[in-house]
Amino acid sequence: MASSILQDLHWRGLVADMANREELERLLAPGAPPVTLYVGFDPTADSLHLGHLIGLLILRRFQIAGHRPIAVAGGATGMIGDPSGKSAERNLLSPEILEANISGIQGQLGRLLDFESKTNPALLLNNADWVRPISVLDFLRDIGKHFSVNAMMAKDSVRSRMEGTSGISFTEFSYSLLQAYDFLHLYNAHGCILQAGGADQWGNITAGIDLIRRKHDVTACGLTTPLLTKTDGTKFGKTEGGAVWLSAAKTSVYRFYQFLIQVEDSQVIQLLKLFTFLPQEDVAALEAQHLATPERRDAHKKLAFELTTLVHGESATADAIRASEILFGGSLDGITEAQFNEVIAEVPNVTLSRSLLGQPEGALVDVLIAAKLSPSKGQARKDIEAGGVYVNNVRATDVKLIVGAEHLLFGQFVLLRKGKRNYALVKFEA
RNA sequence: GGGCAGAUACCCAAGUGGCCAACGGGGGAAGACUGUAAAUCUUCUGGCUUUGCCUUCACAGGUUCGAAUCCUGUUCUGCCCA
Repeated sequence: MASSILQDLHWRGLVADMANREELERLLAPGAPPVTLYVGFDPTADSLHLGHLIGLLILRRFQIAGHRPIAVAGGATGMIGDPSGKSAERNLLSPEILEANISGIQGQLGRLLDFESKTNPALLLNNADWVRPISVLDFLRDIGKHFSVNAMMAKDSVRSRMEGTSGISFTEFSYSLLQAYDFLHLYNAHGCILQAGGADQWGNITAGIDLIRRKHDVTACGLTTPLLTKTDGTKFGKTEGGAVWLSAAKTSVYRFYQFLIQVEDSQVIQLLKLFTFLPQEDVAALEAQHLATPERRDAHKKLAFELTTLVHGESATADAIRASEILFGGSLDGITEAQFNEVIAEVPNVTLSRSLLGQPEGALVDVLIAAKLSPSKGQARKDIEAGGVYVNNVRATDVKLIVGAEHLLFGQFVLLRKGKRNYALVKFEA
């Protein structure tokens, strides 16, 4: 066991803030007994994304260090909506959507934790299980009584909404009580003494700590991780298409891998620390390599490999790497059909009718739109005129080009590229 | 309830009767340079059957040969008074 998991978390840049720091350091000191901790995940979508992964990996790091992690899916809190970091009241999700979301993220939560461990198996819980049964009266008497509205209004998430014009509903105002109740319940039922989460969760976490102190005179602890941003201050983990999801159905393995490969140099070392389990020496070695020969992109490749493997497994990662090597390796000349087949499943693809070939409807501009590389014909023309469009990795210069049989690879495929790295595969079927 | 100001493209923001698909900035896209990086430079950024045509300047009408620009009404936003 590492001398201190806290040291490791600090080194990785994973500690934004700690609540009851001395107590936490005592609990996690070398030789101390294992602690139970939890991280909550609200089911706002049917998949987690890169941002959630930090919290999930925190659980895993603790488990590896011998502690007992609990992942909580927010079946109850998801019904309410967390106002933290939100500037306006949110629409409530319907129960059906919520249920679908829960089952989606539960699968993902389960994959990264070890539930079979003899000593410290992980738990996967749904807070609806203990929030649903409690009556409004019991909740108000047993939980609500311990909260001062004055204190709640002082919290950033509430205050910013009160000062703004959008206001805040009682529903969202109550959110932190529910999350506090989660912590209390987990303390009672499982001896959970630590809650971790993103920096935006600070207020909710301390609410739970306060509740546990009032109820049991026990000092529980909190740990928050920094919110990830790119160097320009915008949110990390977003692409033109939206978030980078952990679900392969929403973000293909190839895209996931590519997103990490394309990360800016200035961030790659930080990301290795945050998202991988590589020990300090390995990261230091990669950093040295990266500084010496950045063009080799060793750090990027390692980051993408480690993280893609973690989320999608070895074989899917190998496929994504092969596809990347083929697509970014230069000319398609001499490529074998077997190699090409590696690419097919990885790249966004679209199927069109073979009858379009050589016809006016088979114009390159139309095919670009069908492949979703260009949003309109006008834009498609501009893309071609600017020299940004490639057919089978050969620059297309003729705006009036019509895709015909002579462009087909292996009898039915056309590989389109816009710009440096946006690929799409078009399959022409009878 | 009364008064005043405003509503322009993804965002901010010019434009106050024809030269307006609409200055400028941001963001985004493409190109050059590189390393699938950053910075920098260039071009583009309503749609189309593209020497032209069509639809846009909150919404609905009106004046005019001609309106984002003038008039009337409506909706919304901000500020001030009650």
